[in-house]
Order: sequence, then C-alpha cells, then structure tokens
Amino acid sequence: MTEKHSAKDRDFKDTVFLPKTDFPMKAGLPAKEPGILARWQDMNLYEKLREARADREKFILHDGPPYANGDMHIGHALNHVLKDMVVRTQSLLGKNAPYVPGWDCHGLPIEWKVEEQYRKKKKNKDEVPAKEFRAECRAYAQHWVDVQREQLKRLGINGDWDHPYLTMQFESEATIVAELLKFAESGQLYRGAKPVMWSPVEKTALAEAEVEYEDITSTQIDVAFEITDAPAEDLVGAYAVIWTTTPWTIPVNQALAYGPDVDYVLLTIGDLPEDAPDTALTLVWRALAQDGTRILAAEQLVAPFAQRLGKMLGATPTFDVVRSLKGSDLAGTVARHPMHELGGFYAAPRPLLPGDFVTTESGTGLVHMAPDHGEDDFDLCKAHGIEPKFVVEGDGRYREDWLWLPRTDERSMSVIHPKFNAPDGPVCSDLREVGALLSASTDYQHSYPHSWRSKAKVIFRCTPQWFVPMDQKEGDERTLREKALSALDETRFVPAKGRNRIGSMVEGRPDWVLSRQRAWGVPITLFVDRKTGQYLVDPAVNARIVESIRTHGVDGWDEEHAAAILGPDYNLDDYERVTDILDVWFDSGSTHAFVLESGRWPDLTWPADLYLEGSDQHRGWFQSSLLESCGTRGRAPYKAVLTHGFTMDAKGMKMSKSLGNTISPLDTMRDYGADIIRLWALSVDYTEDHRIGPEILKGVADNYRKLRNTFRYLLGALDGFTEAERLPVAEMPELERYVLSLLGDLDAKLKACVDDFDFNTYTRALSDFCNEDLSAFFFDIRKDNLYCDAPTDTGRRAYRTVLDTLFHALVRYAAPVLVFTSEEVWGTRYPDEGSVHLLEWPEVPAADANNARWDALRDLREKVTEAIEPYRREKTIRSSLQAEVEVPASAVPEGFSDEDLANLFITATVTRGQGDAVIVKPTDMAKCGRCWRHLPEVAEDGDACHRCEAVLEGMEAA
RNA sequence: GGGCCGGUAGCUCAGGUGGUUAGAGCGCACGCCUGAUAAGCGUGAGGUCGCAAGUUCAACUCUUGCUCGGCCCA
Repeated sequence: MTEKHSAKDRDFKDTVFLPKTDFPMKAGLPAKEPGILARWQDMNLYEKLREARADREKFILHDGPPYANGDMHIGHALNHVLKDMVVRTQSLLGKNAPYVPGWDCHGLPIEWKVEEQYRKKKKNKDEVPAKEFRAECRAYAQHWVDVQREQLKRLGINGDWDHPYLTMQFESEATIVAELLKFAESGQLYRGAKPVMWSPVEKTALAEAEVEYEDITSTQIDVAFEITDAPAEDLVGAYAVIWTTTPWTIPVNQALAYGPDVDYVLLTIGDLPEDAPDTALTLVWRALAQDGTRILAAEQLVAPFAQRLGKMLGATPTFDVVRSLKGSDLAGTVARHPMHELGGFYAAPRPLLPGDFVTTESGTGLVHMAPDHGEDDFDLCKAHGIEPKFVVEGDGRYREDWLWLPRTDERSMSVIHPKFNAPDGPVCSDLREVGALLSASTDYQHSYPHSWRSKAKVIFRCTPQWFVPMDQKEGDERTLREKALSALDETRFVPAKGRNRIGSMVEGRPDWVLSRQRAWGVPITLFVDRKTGQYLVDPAVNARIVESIRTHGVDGWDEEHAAAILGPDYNLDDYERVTDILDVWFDSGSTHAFVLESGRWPDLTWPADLYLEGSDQHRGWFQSSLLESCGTRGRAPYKAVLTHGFTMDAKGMKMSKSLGNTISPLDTMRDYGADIIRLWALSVDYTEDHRIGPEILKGVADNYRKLRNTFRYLLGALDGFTEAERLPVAEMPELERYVLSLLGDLDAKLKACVDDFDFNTYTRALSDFCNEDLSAFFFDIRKDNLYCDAPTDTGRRAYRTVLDTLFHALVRYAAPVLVFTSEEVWGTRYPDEGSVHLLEWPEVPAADANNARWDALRDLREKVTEAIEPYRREKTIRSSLQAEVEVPASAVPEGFSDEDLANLFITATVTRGQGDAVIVKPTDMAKCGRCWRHLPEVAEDGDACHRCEAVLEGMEAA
C-alpha cells in the first residue's frame, strides 16, 4: 500500500469496493463434483426432499427401464438428464416429485452374454440346468444394474438409488405374472401360430439379431399349377407358373398369390427353333406346343422365364400372347397342386389370392404360398382362412406321417440340405414326374439368412405362439385396439407429432405375440387342457401361481412346483404346462403395475403424470405399456408422453463403434464434468435428432463459463450484504425496478417452459438474461455505484438489494440444470444452509417499469456505443467515460435526465441536440483518480471528485 | 422398399395464419479496459434459409420431385 497522500499520486485502489469472493473462476468440475455428490448422499438429500414435499401435490415421472447390459451411453445420459430436469423443476415448483429409477433385466441379449461366457469356458448351455443358467443371467444383470447406477448417480441424477425397481425382482416377476393372468382371466389370450426364423441345426427359434445374411447359390425352379376354375373361361386348363428358390416348400403349398396391379399375359407355346436338340425335354415341350397349352405369367417376366427354360431346353422357346389381363382379373381363380393325385391335403383347391407384396422384380409374378414357411404367405393365407400345417419338425425334417412321404433316405433329410432341393432331389423329381417342373437349375445367387452361431441356413417355420388379440370385442364391447386408440386421444404428447406416430402404429399393428422360446424371462404361466386345448382359468390356481413366483422368482414355475400349484382339484397329467416365456415388452409394459400401483414405493401413484423416452419407444415401451394397461385397466398408464430424438455425431451421422464416432458420457464427465453434459442436453433441441461433438461441447463449456461468472460476480458483489442494507422496491431507482421487471418476465417465461417441458428455451432464456440484461447492461452500468459509492448510499443499497434478489432467483433457476455448480454457488454464500435443491421457486417482487420506454432507451444506448466506436478505433477516445455525447432529443424517452443518460450510457456527459445523429466528442474534463469518471469538479487527472472525496472522508472517519 | 420426422450463419437455436435489406447468443476478427482479469465492455465479418421445379404480385414460410440424415418397419 502506498504511503503517498497527495491526491494526484495516490493509488485509490484500496478504497474501492471490489467484488470479493472465494468462488473460483475456474470450475474444475471433474474433481469437484464427486465431493458434492458425497455431501448429498451424507445428508440423504433424496429422502429430505421427500419429507419436505410430503403433503404437496404430486408429480409422478415413471422411469422407463434401460436394459441392464453395458455402460451408460450418450442416449442414457440425455434421457436421464431430461428426466432429472423434469423432476427437479417440478420439485422446484413445490410439488412432490419422486423418482424411482428402474432396469429391464430379462431377455435375449443377457442370455447371449452368459452363453458367450460358457463358450469361453467350453461349456455347453444345453448341459446346464435351466435354474442355474437363469441364476447366472440374474447375476449378470445385477452387475450391470450396479454399474449403471453408479454412472447415473455421477451424472447428478437425483433419485431413490437405494431402492430402484428391477423387472427381475421377485415382486416384479410375480406382478408381471399376475398381469398376464388378468389377460387370461378376461379371455384375452389365444394360442395361434406364426412363422419365425428357425434354425434346424440348433433346433430353436432365432431373433432377427441372431441371424446374419450371406450370399449363397440356390436351386431355382418354375412350376406349373393347372387352373381348374376361373371366372374367365380361357383360364381354365391353363397353367399358372410360379417360381421359387425353396423347392422344399412345395409339398406344403396351399395357395398362389398374384399382384392385383400387375399386368399378366395368357400365352400359348410357340414351336421351338429348328436347331433345338432332340432331348426328352424338347420332345415334351414340342408336344405341349402342339396341344395348345396355355400358361399364365406376368408380362414383364416372360422374357427371363423363357431364358430359364432355354437353359433346360437348349433353345429359348417363344410364346404367343393370347390376351393380357390385370392381376385383379384373377380374383376367384382356383388351381390345383401338382401333386393333387396324392389326395387328401393335395386334392384341396389352391386359390389365387391377391397379395400386395407380389412384384415383377423376379420370378413369374405368381407366388406360391406355403403359410408354414413365409410371413407374407402366412398373413395372406390367414386372411383367407387357410391355416398352417406344422409338418416340418424342429430338426428341419418333414413329419414322418406326412402324406407326401413315405420317407426314404433322401426324403428324411433336413429341408435345408442342398440335395433335398437339388434338381434331382425328391421334390423336383416328383414334380417332374407329374409334368409340372418347367425348369430347375442350381444357379440362383442371393443373400439368405443364416444362424449367427452355427452359420447354418435358417428357415421360416410356423410354431405355436401365445397372442393377445387386438380386435376381439371385450366386456365393454370395445376391442383392445379401440381402447388403445381412444386412450391416446386423452394423452398429452410433447411434441404433439408423437401421437400421430404411435397412433398409426397402434392402428396397423398385428396381434401381440407374447411368447418366446427362451430361458431367461418371466414364464407364461398357463396350464393347457390336453383334451380341449383350453387354458385353465381358476382364481385359486392363479393365486398359487403368483405366490410361487413371489417366493421363488421365475423358477417358481418349474416342473417341481407344478403339482403343488395346480392343487388337488386337477390332475397334472391332464394339463400341458406351457414353457414359453414372455416377450420382455410385456415385462416393461407392466412396470406401471409393479412400480406405480404396487405400494412398494408409497410416494408413487397410478397413473403416471409423465413417461419420457426416446422416439424409438413409440413402438416399444409407450406402446407395450399402453396395450398392457388398456387390456387390464381400460386406460393408458400415463397422462402425458414426452419423446426425445437421438444423439448424432458432430456431422449428424449415427454414432457407431465401427465408425469410431461415438462420444461416451463417461469420458465427457471425466474431461468436462457432469454439469457440462447436463447443460449440453438441455441446450440442444432434444425433441428432434441432435448432435454432439468436440466443437459443440466446447461451445457448451463457454456458455457454462459465462453463467458461472455471473454467479461469481453476484457472490463477489454481494460480499457482506446484510438485511439492514436491504431497500424496499418502492425506494429504488428506476433502473433497479426495470431490472426487477425483466426478472419478472424471465420468471414467467421459465415457468411456461417448465409447463411445456421446453428446457432448451429455458436454458437459453436464462443464459441470455445473464449475458444481455445483466452482464452487458445492468452490471456494467452499476459498476461505478458498486465500486465507488459509500456503502450506505441508497443507490448502492438498491443495487445490492436487487443483486440479492437476482442471486436467489438465478441460483434456483439454474439448480435443475447445473446441479453441482448451483450447489457450489449456494454453499459459497450459505455454507450452513442445507442444499439449494431443497429450495422452492423464487418469489420475484413485483416491480413497475415502463418497459417500452426502456426498450427505446436501450436502442438509443446501442446507437451511442456505435457512434463512439470510430473514436475508439482512432484512439481519440479509449474508455466510453471519455466521451461527451449529443443525442437527438426526439430519440430520448421521457423522464430521463441528462445525468441519467450519462450514467446509463457510461459516458462523461449526454446532451440533447436537434439533429438526427448521435454526435461524439472527447471530453476535456479531468478524470477522477478513484472512480475514473471525467467530471467538471476534478481539477487535475487523479484528483478525487466530490462524491469520492465524501466517501473517502467517511472511510477515514470510520 | 414402406411409414413417420428433420436439414436456417463456424456452433447452438428463433423465425403465428407466405409480405420491406432473414434474427439472437456463443465462437471468430478487431478494438477498449486492466479495479469481475485465463474475467468484463464494444464494433465487425459471416447465411444462394439442403437442391430443383411449381403456385403466387410476393415463399425460409404452401405444393411436388430429388438429395442427405434419423427413428421404426419390411
């Protein structure tokens, strides 16, 4: 400190009231956040908040369970930050907003991982008892639940982490079974069939993800089906030609399909060219031509068909068009199976059915339908009352008693065996024998599904499955589909387009297939009467089923418990114990029952106020929950649904490990801190797909720093503030009241954002207010008062009172976003007052200010800074305090004095002129050594002005 | 291939029912301040509003096609 007392040389720095705070400019979040987290844990923040809001209105956000497999990824982070923001903002509004996180634990991916571990140990899954296998799946899921729980906690997600829900908890499993039995009791279950991907080698159904496509060469054949009946007479006796690459499906053909919009031609066979070789085939062909044989095929596909024939005949045959017809003209046409002479199944008529899936890309435009072995086939046949036959068994062989056999060695082969399908194999031979095989060659290259594990070919095969019907009228005369659709009308969707998306899915979806032929999941706990095929509905038995699951978990349905469950009134031998497990979507669709309704978490209530997940869940959880709840309770389990898009890389491309463009939230937390990820998630338009990348994160970090510095300034400027210093709003200068009114506007805007779940606007409004209204305007103008006015000065007291109000409002607004930083801010000022997260939405004092007048004032202020700029460029003026400014009198809003204007514009003087322009000139006045203002009373640069003189005297007296 | 959705400055986002030179914040460049200092203030440069047709006196805004990207299906 200088000892010189002459005003001229004195350094006044120590007499100026600079902001003072321990709050560091540099955040160091990665190091700091864990400590804050530990404090919350020690003080039981979640429980404290429950107690504090115990008697308040509730807001129930029901957590959709992520799959317990692998580390948290960016999608989890986004989803949970949004959920946390919802919960925290509702809590800030004073509501009781509990959050019980959950996990989805059953299902195939976990089975795979456990099997993978087996393979490493050279163990065979089939040799491990099911119970033991499930125990390992359970342990595997639990491991990842624990890992993800820690990662989500680290993100600052506030929830009941000590009591999460898991779909594999016995209580959950018991409720899932109870829900299933509700469907059973109300008759909303049936056993049907569906073609699934089936591996004859592994003798099991495969999921799409277990299948890989490989290029192979298959036999392709053209087969003639004789038309026996048709509305058009010239079709009768003609041959419909079909083409297939799976000859083995011909023995279960039940129909033909045509495209209603496809153009067909009825053809007669022309003579073969003279140079065609004389073979058995050509002789037959010439005879056909002689007889006037007519064939039917799609016009566009005649040429490739002729080429295939040409390869067989040695010369490409010609055709004469008898007439053209539209596919729709084929309605009502009936053909017969080439093997019709076998009688029975083969003697039945084969109708031609309209199929939208029929194209003219390959084949003949007529498709043979085996409902047992194709999805299109199955659906089309089902729609026309034709049922599958189930004649290919699990090992891929035709059933021994099937009419087409008897089995010989070659006929007992698996249908995927190349010899079975070969041109000289059993199917082709039989077709050739009856004159129906027009061509057969093993030269068709295409991609075909193979088992991911065994690399063997897979087939489509119908297997019995349990379904929930979508279109069966229930007790209230409405179908499940109708109930679901009307439930959607009563649900709020944010954004609104979500309704459209899930609505069209519910309208179009097929019956819900509940069964999976798997091990790790909740069993379909049904006893089926072996005689009638009906499942048993007995409340007493069902109660024992649920009890057994509650006691033993999913093992409670094992064979060892069956007799006890069934009880003395039934004979176990009369019943089939279903061993399928439930689709995991039924598990998660039941979370509303075992989480919200169960009473296991007393704070929770049914239905939920909100479900919040990614837009992929329109087909997933939103829908399974809707169907489950509509089927059992007649309404949706949620009042509102909020969806978010997906996170892409910096270029808008999907993230994938193979592209190497993934961003891990774990890395980001380590490098930047959780608050940065949170701010990112709440800054982007999460209702659509959005991006993340190094540049974006850098931008978020910059934005964070601006917010952090606003708080740092507030803390520093409020150093030593006491209640005694507070000034009533009515006594404040107009600028203070104007800023309070801006705060009121912000408050209203933020509240609206909370209601709309529009957190992007929320964070933007918050940050714009800090930057524009505070830092660049209010704080800048009042810097002089804060630094240089006497602590007792009314103006300074007014300013600090408003800063205090701002502090309390802003720290609350920021708390749901920057959960760690806001706690650090709060703790810096109030080290002993709990947590910022226990506080409620601030009361912002009403302040009157004519904002239109202030808007005009700020416009003028902008013109003034603009006008000063050229002088600063040429360095005639350095600080704006050196500028004397003349502004157009007409541009000044009423009620501001020249002195007001000089303060607001931070200039030496402001005067009014009659012109239109802002005129600037450098001041001649000397600069006060303390406050740096240029004032007439200052004789020499460095002297103190009157105001500062008085302040200095006051300080010396004290 | 089908359904739905999206493409506005380097980045993140605004732009009721079509109407003057398309906005903001950040970043960037330049300058000021050196008493919020790895901070604060100011000025400025950045956009053929994915592309192409069309409707219209007039289109970022409406229609169609294309393209790129996404989710869900096949």
